[in-house]
Amino acid sequence: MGVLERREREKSEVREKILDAARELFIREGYEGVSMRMVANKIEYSPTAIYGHFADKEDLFLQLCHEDFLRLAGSFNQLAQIADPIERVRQLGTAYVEFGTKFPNHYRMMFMTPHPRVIDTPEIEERMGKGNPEEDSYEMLRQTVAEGIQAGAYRKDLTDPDLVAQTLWAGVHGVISLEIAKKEDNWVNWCPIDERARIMLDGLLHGLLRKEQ
Amino acid sequence: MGVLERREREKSEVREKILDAARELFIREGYEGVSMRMVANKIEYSPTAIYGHFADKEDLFLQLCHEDFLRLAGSFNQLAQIADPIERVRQLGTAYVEFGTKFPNHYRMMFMTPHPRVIDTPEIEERMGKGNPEEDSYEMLRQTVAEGIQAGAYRKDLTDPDLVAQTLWAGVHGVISLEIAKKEDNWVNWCPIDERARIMLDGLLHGLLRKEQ
DNA sequence: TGACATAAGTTAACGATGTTAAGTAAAGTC
DNA sequence: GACTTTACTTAACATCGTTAACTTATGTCA
Repeated sequence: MGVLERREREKSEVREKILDAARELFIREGYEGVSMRMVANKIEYSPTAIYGHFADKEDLFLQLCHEDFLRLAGSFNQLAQIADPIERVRQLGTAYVEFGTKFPNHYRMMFMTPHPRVIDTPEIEERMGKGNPEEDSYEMLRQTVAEGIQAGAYRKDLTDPDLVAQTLWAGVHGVISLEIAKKEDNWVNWCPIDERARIMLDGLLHGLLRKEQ
Repeated sequence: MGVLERREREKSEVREKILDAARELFIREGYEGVSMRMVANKIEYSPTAIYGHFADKEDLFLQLCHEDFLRLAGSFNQLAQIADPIERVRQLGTAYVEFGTKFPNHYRMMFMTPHPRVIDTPEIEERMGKGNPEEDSYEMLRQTVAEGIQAGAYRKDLTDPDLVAQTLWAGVHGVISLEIAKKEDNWVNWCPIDERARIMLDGLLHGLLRKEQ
């Protein structure tokens, strides 16, 4: 009986429609600028139809964020093959900046908005597949830093991979989030974002690696 | 005729009441968690009374932000006397971090939320007094960096004070904003914020200053 | 074939939001 | 004592996220 499968396929088609419409709106208008009615209108369904597929507005948005985290984790995974842990950390940083400048509205919700909600309910985990891509991405950064420490590349007082990873993360995050939140403040003579990102990564690594490097 | 003056005083007393109530609520609940009705309830006025003092909710919040920018600018000014531009930039950084950790909800609105609104209307400028404290604070950082460059303290390829200032700003901003947005994510083994801030400042300065220092 | 069940979608409504229009009542002015 | 001003209130509007109650199409099974 392929009936159930067909129905499931039909349902997930609507689900995909909702996600597509919501993605475009959220990217264009940001979280607060989008209403459930707007999403519904765009796909020519009633607003309540969405609630058959998503628990609420935040859930809908978090699903989109999850897709983006997957995308980010994907571009991270492409860099896993780089042997040199310093070069790898540098590439991770630039990939991160690229992602943030490409999807500023999603970056805003992923990294600039506190999410009190716990996302790791069993049902969500089942639908999303095992493992949290956001967690995986951090773990990859941490691991790369740990390798660098092990190789003696970092300053000898820097022994905690978490501390170094969090500092590097904060560095690139600071560049992106400041750009997103303050790019309209014209009283700052903003330098090009790539230049700022480059100086941040170069400067931080210069400061955290051993002098001899 | 001291009548006008008394009336103005009375009016500004109510204004102050609104600001006090709103400040407490915003700090506790964040921007979206506070409604105009809640503020009004707290001071036992009708919700519409607020609109006699503030254009709208965002205006009310921006006034509070302005007070906080003044406070930040104030603590910056206390550091103006430090002669060494490197030590001064270091102190500016720690003062900034202190501010962010002390008033996270205000920091969130001041530095983590895009404000499309132009705040520099003539009327606001008149009420607020000349000069934008946020602008002044950045200018002070920039000036301090410029002095350091002039003194030959920074790497010789770093000649643009804006670029260096924005990178330093992004560094400490990254630490604070990541803390605010992600401190609940327990899958990251967060190091203490002061340690992260210290490593960021030390690391960045090490990386941006001349090797000989 | 026809009663029943399921499930995806609808309409209508609830309570809360930011905000505004219209009215009120007290105070000051002439 | 009539008129204006002003700080405030009540009532309302449009919109929001969300839910309850319904319809209606589809599939199941006697």
